[in-house]
Amino acid sequence: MSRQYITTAIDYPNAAPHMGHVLEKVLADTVARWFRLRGDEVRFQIGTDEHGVKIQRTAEAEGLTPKELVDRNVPLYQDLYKRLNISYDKFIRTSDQKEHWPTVIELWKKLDKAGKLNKRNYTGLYCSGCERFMTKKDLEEGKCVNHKKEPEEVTEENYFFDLSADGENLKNLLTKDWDGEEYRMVPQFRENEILSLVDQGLEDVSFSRPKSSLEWGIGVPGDDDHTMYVWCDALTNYISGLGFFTDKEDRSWWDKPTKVTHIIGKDIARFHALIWPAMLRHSGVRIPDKLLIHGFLTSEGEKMSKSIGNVVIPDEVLEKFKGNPDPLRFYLSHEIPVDRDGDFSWDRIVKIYDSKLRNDLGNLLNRVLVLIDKEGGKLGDVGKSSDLMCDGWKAYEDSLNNFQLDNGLGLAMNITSKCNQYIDEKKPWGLEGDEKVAVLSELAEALRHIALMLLPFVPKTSERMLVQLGLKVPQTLEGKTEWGSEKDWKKVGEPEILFEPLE
RNA sequence: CGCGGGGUGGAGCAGUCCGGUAGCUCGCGAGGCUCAUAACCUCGAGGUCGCAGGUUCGAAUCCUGCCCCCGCAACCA
Repeated sequence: MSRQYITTAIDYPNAAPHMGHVLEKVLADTVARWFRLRGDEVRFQIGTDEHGVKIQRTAEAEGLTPKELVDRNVPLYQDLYKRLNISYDKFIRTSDQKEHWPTVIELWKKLDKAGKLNKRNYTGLYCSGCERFMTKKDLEEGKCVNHKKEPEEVTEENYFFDLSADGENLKNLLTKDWDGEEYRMVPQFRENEILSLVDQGLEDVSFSRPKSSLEWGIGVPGDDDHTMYVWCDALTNYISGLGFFTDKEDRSWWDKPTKVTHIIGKDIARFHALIWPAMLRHSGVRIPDKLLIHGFLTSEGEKMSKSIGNVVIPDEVLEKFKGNPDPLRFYLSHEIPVDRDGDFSWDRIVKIYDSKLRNDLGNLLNRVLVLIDKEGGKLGDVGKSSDLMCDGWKAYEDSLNNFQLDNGLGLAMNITSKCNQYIDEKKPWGLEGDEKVAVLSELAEALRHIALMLLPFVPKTSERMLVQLGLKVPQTLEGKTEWGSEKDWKKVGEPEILFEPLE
């Protein structure tokens, strides 16, 4: 038994949540549920990153204050995640002045005290139309894409975090260790990406903005003219949720032997791999253990974008399946390997729903239960083992422990397929007495294992399967994974359609 | 020469590390079954494994060169 602290990136609520947000939460939730099932103690935190110019600007455009905007949008996220059955323990909001701010301010002070924050001038290309600095991406032939005019060179004062000094240390941290601390990335190929960045030379990172250009955020302690920029504010959510540096501090979910895993998208891997550990190191907090980095979702084969008009709204998907989150959860887990980009396609999710969930799984459960029902719902001895288990629990556990979730789910579905073959081969409907009961009991037992294996992925479906089978939903898998481990299991419950046909 | 990922039957993917008859799912065609949600099972058609060289008895798999697609390139999950 070990302790696990799992976090996702915090979402930026300047608009309604989209499928990318969902992908990450479902992934993290599946991992969290798996850890709990295997017997770990788990704390699972998600949240929202609510400051910054973009929120400030969106609010202005909608005639709201930034606070009104986030207070309106954040519940959309919380509500969606509830409906997706995301089993988070804590939702942290960076606008929360009681929970989040004190930790951030203390962290800033610690970094300052360590001599890591220095005020200096920053010069960049500023577009007066956009009222912000431009990046290369915002420019086309040297002109702002939105305003078609050349930005001007503007100099402003920023606090900078001294990241450039830690190139070697960070490289060691990611490959070997930094003063005994290790930090690993899954998948490993991301490591090469980050290391090559380090090799290109790290620059110091801007940690603040003048209040005149960014007001919506946390003020720099002791300097009324500056507002903290995203790094010190947002990344810190992982420890502010634990009350770090306050009288509510709970380090038992951070310090060893607890294992800390950040689950994030590939776009922010560099910040989590470089800035965050450096910040922690220089404020005397231990560095996390693992970064689990997922890919992005395209929609119908193309990058999601408002101009193409292929942005998928999670609510529409939930609605398609009458509010049941499991078809979507199943799709994301089954079709998209954790470390790679994936595609969301309406056509495909419908096919997966019909063939895998409804036909293979739902129909199997139903035909087995109906046959048992006709025999009075009684179960017999299931023997010591069965060929129905395919690769068995070991392969499943290995897959999940290595975050190969699609693989683990595939193993459960293999058993389903095997059962369908078996029932056709044995034709229990043509058998009598003990022989009939034996075949059906074996199938029921296999279905029990399938339901358990599906628990991290599609918890509601698993629970319904277990109830129909006449079993309780277990908290952990301890003592449940042996063939025939339910000694007192003599009778099944009522058969019920697991997945209705779509209209 | 910025960095990374990928190119395998109509579609989506596995196999590539540790060379040895090319596999899975969906779709398609034929047959079977009738317990079940018009579901299930079996068989079949369909691929010169991006291109070109090389190593080898043998290459999707190793080496070299090239082409194409996608993402990232400091604040878009």
